[in-house]
Amino acid sequence: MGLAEIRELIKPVIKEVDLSYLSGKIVALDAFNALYQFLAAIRQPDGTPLKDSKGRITSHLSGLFYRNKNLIENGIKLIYVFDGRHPEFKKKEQELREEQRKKMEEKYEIAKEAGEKNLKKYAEFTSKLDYNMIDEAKELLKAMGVPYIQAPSEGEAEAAYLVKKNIADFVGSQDYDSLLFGGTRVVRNITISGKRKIRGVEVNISPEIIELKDVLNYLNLNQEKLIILALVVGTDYNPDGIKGIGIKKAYEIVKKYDDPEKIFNYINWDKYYDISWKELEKFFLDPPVVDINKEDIKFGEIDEEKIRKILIDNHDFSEERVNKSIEELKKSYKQGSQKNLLSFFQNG
DNA sequence: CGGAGGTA
DNA sequence: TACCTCCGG
Repeated sequence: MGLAEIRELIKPVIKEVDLSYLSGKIVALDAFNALYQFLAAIRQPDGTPLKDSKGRITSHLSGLFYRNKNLIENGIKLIYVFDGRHPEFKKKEQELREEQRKKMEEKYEIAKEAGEKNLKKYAEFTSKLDYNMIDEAKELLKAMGVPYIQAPSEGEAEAAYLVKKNIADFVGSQDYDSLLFGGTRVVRNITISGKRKIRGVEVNISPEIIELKDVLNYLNLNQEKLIILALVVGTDYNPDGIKGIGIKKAYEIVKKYDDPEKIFNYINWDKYYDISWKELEKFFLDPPVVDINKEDIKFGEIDEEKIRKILIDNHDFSEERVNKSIEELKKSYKQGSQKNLLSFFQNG
């Protein structure tokens, strides 16, 4: 079900690295992807997210602040990319997600009534990102000196564009979608702790790098064929894929026919979807993006008063802890600029 | 998720 | 140093 299945197929070209591999690199992070992760994960065992004294959720701010600080300390430069308006044909997927979220909300309530202790596993799928959270995340990023870009459409597409244009080195996301948008390098699992819960059990996880050219070489496909492969198993724009066809079968089909028309005839695309496959293919090959100049992206312009205002004054974060992190962040920026200066003299 | 503080 | 558990807001 969906593009996540592709992992099985491309396992041999997934490179596990440690965080230091990314030192000095620029990572374009899918902001919604990250914020949802924080909302899902930063919860108490009973499922409650972190909240300030007014009852407003703060998990996403905590996650952003401490993870950014750490990644920056590791010499990684971050650009966050926020989703813009989703294409009309994403509606189905969005409705599906909302439906699943509501279903999990019910399950959560039922488990709560039944007196179950570990409610986190239900609660994490009830996360909802609202406009206020998005605005405050942007504000915090700005205050931290972490640049962000507002994409006109899909964030994954914009992030892929940044990597294609050599403004960033990697797309940072848990999803594989940016490969379809032509993102040349993707990093998944970009975290500090190296631990994540998978189906309830905690396992060690390190960042993994996927290069688009390795994927295409290994599968012996071109970009168009990769997109077609994705359309057969299901993307955000046709979430169900084609009934009865998984990634293995899809790969066989895509390899067997040279002519895309034949593939889509064979799988009876028109029987399942109103939208033409050509329109979706075009969206992946040439998505709406906003043009960015490398010089316009500034790293490390920190506003520590603003950070304190957002986290301590507005949201009751611990003054001591925030101040400590601000000092560490400033130190990282200073070291970073010294490094840059040094390499400037060495290279210049 | 990541930090802090504890234990072996 | 590795690992565990609880807390943060």
